[in-house]
Amino acid sequence: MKVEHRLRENRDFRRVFNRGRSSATDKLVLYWARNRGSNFRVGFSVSRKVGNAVQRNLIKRRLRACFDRFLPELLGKPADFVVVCRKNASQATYQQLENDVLRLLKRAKFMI
RNA sequence: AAAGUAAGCUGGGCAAUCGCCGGUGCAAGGCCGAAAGGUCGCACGGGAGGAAAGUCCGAGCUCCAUAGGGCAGGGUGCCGGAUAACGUCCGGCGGGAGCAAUCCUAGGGACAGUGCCACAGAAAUGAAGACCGCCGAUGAAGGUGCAAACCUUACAGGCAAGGAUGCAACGGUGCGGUAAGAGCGCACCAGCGGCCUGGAGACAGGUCGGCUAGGUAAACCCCACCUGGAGCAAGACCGGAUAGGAGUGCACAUGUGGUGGCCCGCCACGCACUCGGGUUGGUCGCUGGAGCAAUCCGGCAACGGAUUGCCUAGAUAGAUGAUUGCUACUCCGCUGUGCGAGGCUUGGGGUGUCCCUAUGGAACAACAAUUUCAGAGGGACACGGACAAUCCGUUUGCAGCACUGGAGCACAAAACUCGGCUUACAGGCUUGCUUUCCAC
RNA sequence: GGCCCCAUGGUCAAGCGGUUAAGACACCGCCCUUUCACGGCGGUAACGGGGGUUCAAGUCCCCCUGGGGUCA
Repeated sequence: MKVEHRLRENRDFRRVFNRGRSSATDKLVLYWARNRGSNFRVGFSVSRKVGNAVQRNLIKRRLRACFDRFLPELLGKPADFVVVCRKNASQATYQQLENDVLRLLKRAKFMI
């Protein structure tokens, strides 16, 4: 995932949490908000309650791989996303995570 | 072979496609940015661990003075060595556990001082003290006696052996000794001190001596040694912005800060509060090092030395993921086959009981009959194990092969870098030693 | 990533190394009241885990576990 698609600053995260809208499944929560740029950005938040460092890193890598797959359809849409993981996300396979991300993006009307 | 014990190694493998993060070479222009700087192309090659973890110690490195003096505080604590250093490691000593291999051991000082030792107990450290108890030699009172002496009382007094308390009671056991006792004397044992021998030393062995000294220092403490503080969010550089403001208070070195325990010393300088304003960009530090591997040499070992070869992550919301094939290991299910085991049936054989047949012996004086015993043959019923054949079934349990399908595959991820310690860990492999058994 | 702190009933919390580990709120039972509340009496319930020092550990030492704080 390229640098311009990453959400990096703490104030950006806070802005998405405060101003944005949200939707959730049992494993993931998606927050989104419009931004002033010309492209989308994504940030991931996995707390220590989800698991140890190995499990948290694995989840983040898999979520990044999900967004890589949906990259062509998201390209050019000016929005910031934050994906928050819930506890049972540590047991999920890649396919389950991808299904959840797709459902959430459809619900947020960013994908058809 | 089994049981045990110690140490070491490994931590699935081979590939394909799409992505992520560094590096090297070529190319030299575009894009982003105010700038510093970043990014984009092609090719090649690289990309988590033994604990990367916990952050418990030690070092390098950086800043504070080149890290200085004193006090306080903290740490370590048998001896010798290794090391850059250590609370680590190696070798030994003492003590403890084990048949043994081996393992454990914060293991200096309790005559420098202070504190504490609850409850119980007479008494918990001062050579003090006596509840039950022992004694009545000596003294006293009484009695018997001519006297010597003996008896009684347990009053004066003597004792600490035995009982009782407790984690612990002022050396232990035995003999002598005594009125009863006591290191009072002796022997052995434990402990203490001196001397001798061995050893580098901790210490060990021997000998002599006086006869005896509670525990606790992971209580304060004493002694010896070590220790300045902070930490890569350290710190350095580049670029930008704002500001060199306003008000109030203190002050001219006796002040404030650096300096984060205090004092001295050193360095720098007006300082504190309120109001107002601004920044939270980039690069370096950042990976060639007390580095790794092999061989040889020195050393019991930790480790050291020499030669040759090798380069092996460097992110910053934080780089390893997705899809797929083959394969190793473990488990589960299904199908088929064989073996073993189970069940049914049949066959021959066995044992027991009953009946029949003939024979022989015994009981009655004899014969017959009867009763009883023995083995033989035949029949019926029952029994359980083994053998052979056939069939059934794979429900339960065991072993192996092939095929197909599924699941699992530990603990856990660098964040400046090393040396250790501690903790977590599926499975697999190797080696040494000890004890017991078996075979030769 | 570095550096610190804490852990005692359901909750908030005391506790020099020495009895049966205070206390408050909550909970349960009884009394009081026509009833509820208030009040009174009684009761249940705890030292995060594992080693070590000590005669004796909630307390002292070491190692884990789980919470919390802080930095530019």
